[in-house]
Amino acid sequence: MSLSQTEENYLKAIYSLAYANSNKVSTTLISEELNTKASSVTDMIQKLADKDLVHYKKYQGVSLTEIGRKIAVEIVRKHRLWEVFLVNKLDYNWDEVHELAEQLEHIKSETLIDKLEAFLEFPTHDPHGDPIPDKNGNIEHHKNMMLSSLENGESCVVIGIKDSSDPFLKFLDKLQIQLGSIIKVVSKEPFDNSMLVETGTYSISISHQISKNLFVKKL
Amino acid sequence: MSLSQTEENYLKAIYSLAYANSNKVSTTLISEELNTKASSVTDMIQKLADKDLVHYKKYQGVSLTEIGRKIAVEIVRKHRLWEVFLVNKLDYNWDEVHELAEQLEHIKSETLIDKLEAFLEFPTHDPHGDPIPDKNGNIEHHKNMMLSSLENGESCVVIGIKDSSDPFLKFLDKLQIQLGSIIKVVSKEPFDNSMLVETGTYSISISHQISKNLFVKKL
DNA sequence: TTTTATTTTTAGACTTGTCTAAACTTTTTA
DNA sequence: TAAAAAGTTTAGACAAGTCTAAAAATAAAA
Repeated sequence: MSLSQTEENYLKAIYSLAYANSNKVSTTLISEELNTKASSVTDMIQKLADKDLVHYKKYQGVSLTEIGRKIAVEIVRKHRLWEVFLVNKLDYNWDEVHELAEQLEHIKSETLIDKLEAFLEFPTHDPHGDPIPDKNGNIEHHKNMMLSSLENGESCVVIGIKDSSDPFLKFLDKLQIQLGSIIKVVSKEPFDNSMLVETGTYSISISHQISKNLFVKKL
Repeated sequence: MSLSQTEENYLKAIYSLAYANSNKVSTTLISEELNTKASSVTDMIQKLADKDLVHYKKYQGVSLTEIGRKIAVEIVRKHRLWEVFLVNKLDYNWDEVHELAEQLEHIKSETLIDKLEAFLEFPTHDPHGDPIPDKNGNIEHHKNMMLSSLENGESCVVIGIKDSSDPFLKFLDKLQIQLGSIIKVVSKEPFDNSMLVETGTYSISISHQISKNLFVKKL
């Protein structure tokens, strides 16, 4: 079965929304994710349901079928491997690759992505720390620990970014925070949930907005 | 100006047909190249003419404008650089890359192709020996010497393939002929224009069909 | 529980790129 | 150079994906 780019984008959107919102996804949510109107989403959902890619009952929201999920994960896999290529081989910065990967993920080929994976030496995570699904559609999910949940005195390594938007990534660059950075919590401010942390030689104050978007592993 | 994939494919088709047929290209020729109907071509040509990408007068055929040519060459550049990537980095064979490059050439980005070119260390030719245009749209054309034009006793290096179709490339593989292969003409057969040649340690007979599709440089 | 507000779906329309069939040009040939 | 053939364009239609506006269903509030 060959899908259009649009269909693939819908599946991907449903996949990521379902993951963030416990499975059932509403028409409006999808329309916001894809910058379309709810009516367009309804049309497409019915098409995807006809192809058995989503479960759908009028007014009850959608969820992916097993096939739908598999295709969605495959697209995520392609997206993340291309991001690795762009950053590791073509020397792009981590905040520049999303748009390009959105295009590259739709390239159709039986063999390309596996060859690319081998060429990149089987990376496990993309440049933002997101795990890369294997070719069978298995994906190891983030343990849900954010920097914001640490206590005074604890140290951690940054292993992922939750909000991979351009401005956030650029801001992290300014703070010299990247994957692998080691952060020690000096003190937490109860008033606004900001925290004082040490990274390398710097001492900086980090807002809650930031700390709750950094996946970390305790040391 | 942002063009659709379809529009880009029309420009590319007109470019390569114009090159092979001295500039003016007919509707039917384009329709054959793109596997569409002549009427569809007429529609699209009118659209491209509105955008000043082609010169067009009813019933008189089309040719590219300067802008149109520039865009077409840019697509050729992308196509060939991606082919180099696929063969040199991802380990594809030269007969497997055309289709994939047809998709990759339409990826939109200001920077991608230049970064790719640098990563590939500024190749001058694609895996079939076709020259890669530079970023300003300059392209060095093949000197038109084919193997078939050599005389008895002359030697040459294979520098390009005129017909880069799958079966032809596979056949060359079987004959162990590749770019850089050295070929010596032993004798030409006037009856069917076939020639007896030596390549490496082999002596083989080559049909006119083959010898007229191999670009060579005399030694 | 009835009314109001919100969300979702349907109906009809538009755009892009395609097609077939018919009309029109140009070219070929007799 | 007139008739036939070949090539090109127009007209009208269709599929995909989108939109607006209106109708229908669900959820929230009184």
